[in-house]
Amino acid sequence: MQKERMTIHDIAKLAGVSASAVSIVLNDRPGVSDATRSHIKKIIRSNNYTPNLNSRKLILNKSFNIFIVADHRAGEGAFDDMFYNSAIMGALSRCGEVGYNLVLCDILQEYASSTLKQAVDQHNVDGVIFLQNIRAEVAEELTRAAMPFVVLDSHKQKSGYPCICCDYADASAKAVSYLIKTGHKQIAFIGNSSVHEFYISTFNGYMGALEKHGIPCCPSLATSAEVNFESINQAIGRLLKSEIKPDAIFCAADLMAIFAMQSLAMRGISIPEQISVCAVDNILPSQLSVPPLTTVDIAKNRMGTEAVDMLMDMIEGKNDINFRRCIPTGEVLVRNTVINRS
Amino acid sequence: MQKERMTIHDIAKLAGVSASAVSIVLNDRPGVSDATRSHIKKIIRSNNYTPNLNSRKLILNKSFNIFIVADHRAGEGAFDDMFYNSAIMGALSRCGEVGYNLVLCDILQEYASSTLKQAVDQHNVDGVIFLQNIRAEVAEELTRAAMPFVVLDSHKQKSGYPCICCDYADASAKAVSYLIKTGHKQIAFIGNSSVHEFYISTFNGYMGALEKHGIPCCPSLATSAEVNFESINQAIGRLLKSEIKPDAIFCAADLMAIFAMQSLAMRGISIPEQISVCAVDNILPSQLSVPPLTTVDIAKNRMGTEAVDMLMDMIEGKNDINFRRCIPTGEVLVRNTVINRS
DNA sequence: ATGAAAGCGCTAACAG
DNA sequence: CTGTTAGCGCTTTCAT
Repeated sequence: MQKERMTIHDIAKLAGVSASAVSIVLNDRPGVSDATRSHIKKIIRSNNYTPNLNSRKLILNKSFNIFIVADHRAGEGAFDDMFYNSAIMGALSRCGEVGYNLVLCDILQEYASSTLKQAVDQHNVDGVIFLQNIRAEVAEELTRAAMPFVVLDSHKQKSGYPCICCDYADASAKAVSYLIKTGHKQIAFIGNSSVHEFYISTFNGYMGALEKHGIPCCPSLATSAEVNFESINQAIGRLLKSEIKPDAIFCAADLMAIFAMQSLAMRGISIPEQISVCAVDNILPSQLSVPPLTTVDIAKNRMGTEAVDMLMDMIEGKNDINFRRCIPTGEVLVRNTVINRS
Repeated sequence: MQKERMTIHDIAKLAGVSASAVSIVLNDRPGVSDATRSHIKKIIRSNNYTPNLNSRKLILNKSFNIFIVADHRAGEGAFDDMFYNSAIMGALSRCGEVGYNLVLCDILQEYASSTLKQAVDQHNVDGVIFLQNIRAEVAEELTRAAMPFVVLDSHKQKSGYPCICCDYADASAKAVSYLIKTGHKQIAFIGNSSVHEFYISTFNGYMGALEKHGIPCCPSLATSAEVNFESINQAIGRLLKSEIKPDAIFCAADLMAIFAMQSLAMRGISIPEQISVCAVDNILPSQLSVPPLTTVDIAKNRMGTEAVDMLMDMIEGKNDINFRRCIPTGEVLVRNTVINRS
């Protein structure tokens, strides 16, 4: 096989040309005749030579690393959530296509002592993707260091940071419209109280759909909770005490719906016979629930690819970059938590 | 703040010493007097200088990258499974401690056209962690390239590859013993038919526990399935047609148990009143099922840290490396799918 | 104990 | 169109 690692000079010698010629060919740049180009290519292949990326890194002052970070100081533990799993897979496949590594990064402590800061200082990262949120302090530091970044699944309507977002108001409206179409009249809403902007969008989608279909809305049917069983169990308790009994519950996220279903099951309420449940996200656990959850699909994978694309535009210094890209919402995935009451 | 990037020479000049002295200090090696050392350190700090990792990469011929790979040709899509999520988090935190990047890598096609091979060729990886399995072909290629690797959660008893493993026979025995202790007499077993070695270990654990407690075993109560709803639904069908009715089902993995619970629910069988369910893994969805699943904990996080540790030993060329490290199994996490029948 | 000098393998002016 | 030259920022002999 391969003996010692070959260098660009070895190839140059074998091809009877200079190293620069080889470099030009390697990078597919103009500057050599077609004849020499194909000759050099032949030599490269027959020796299956691959340039050492480390030297390119040094001279180009690039790392070819994209960091994907879950900032635990800025929200939930995003890596724990199947939602971002899909987004990461999307980013991963696009990174492979453009020749970058996708490097995982958790921020658990202060930014100052994070591996992200270290990577920035050491030129060990060319761009970073934040899951869901970025703290202003971190954004400032990165801006100062001229480090491109993008927030994936940003809920801030106008943070001004480059972001990939999704119209959760629209997705919510789709879910609620579906509940209306299937004959539900008293549709409850459980929003996420810990992410304000997200609460607002989903609530607006919910209200919008009700209004559009002329369904009267009842304030006691809208509530909010954090994304954990206890909080959602309490929310269900409040809803069930309402004068108007809900015949359906719309949850702003799959995980919330799953906790809601646990709560309903404990109370002996059958889904969907007594209460229908519908949500937004389509994360893996929603296929594993009993019964499987009807939900609105979100193109999480696409968010990942789009984030990498935006980063590439920034790294390559393109102009006219669209710094806020919205991914269209998906359709209702009809499973078994919604019954037709009409 | 920082003007232009400083180099080791700038620091040397400021400190009135040579670049080599600074290098020695940066790497904490002997060769300078304590006086100059602390003086240089002071200069470094006050300018908050950080060496450029790219130049170290070049001269040391290292990438400081650890790849963590899910080979879709060698098994299931490991990144989809919450099991490996936890292992990855463990690997991530240890990587941070030792100054390596953790780089995600999917193998969807042939190894020859994978980003892993590319990384190996380009000196863009120093060690690789395989999730669950490695194909012999890939192991050969890596060995030839002198690239350290370790298989995390290897099920092969004696593959000879460096690996982190877990005693699933022991974990299974714990689960089954717990079912016995809670008064179950007809305990069914659903093993994973697609990973032979895993099937064997869990089956042995199951049988061992039955024998140890003098419970007669009934062949018609042991079956196997693939990890998807259809296959497990069929397995449940077979079990329910058995002459001896099971009062509990032990599943070799949480995800299998979750599908089993879906199947049982569809058949109107209540858990745990009619049939108890117990499994092994403790992945996130097991907390989200109705009712929450009783299962044996596996220290997935620890598997990740241990994998990185082993890789570091290999990279640093230690001798007397233990190439097969078993992580002790955890305890039964008592949740709500097992009822006391005694 | 310290510094000078020679690269690591590549790219990018600049000449010819 | 092609080759020569000079580095990128660090580590590492080898003199002093």
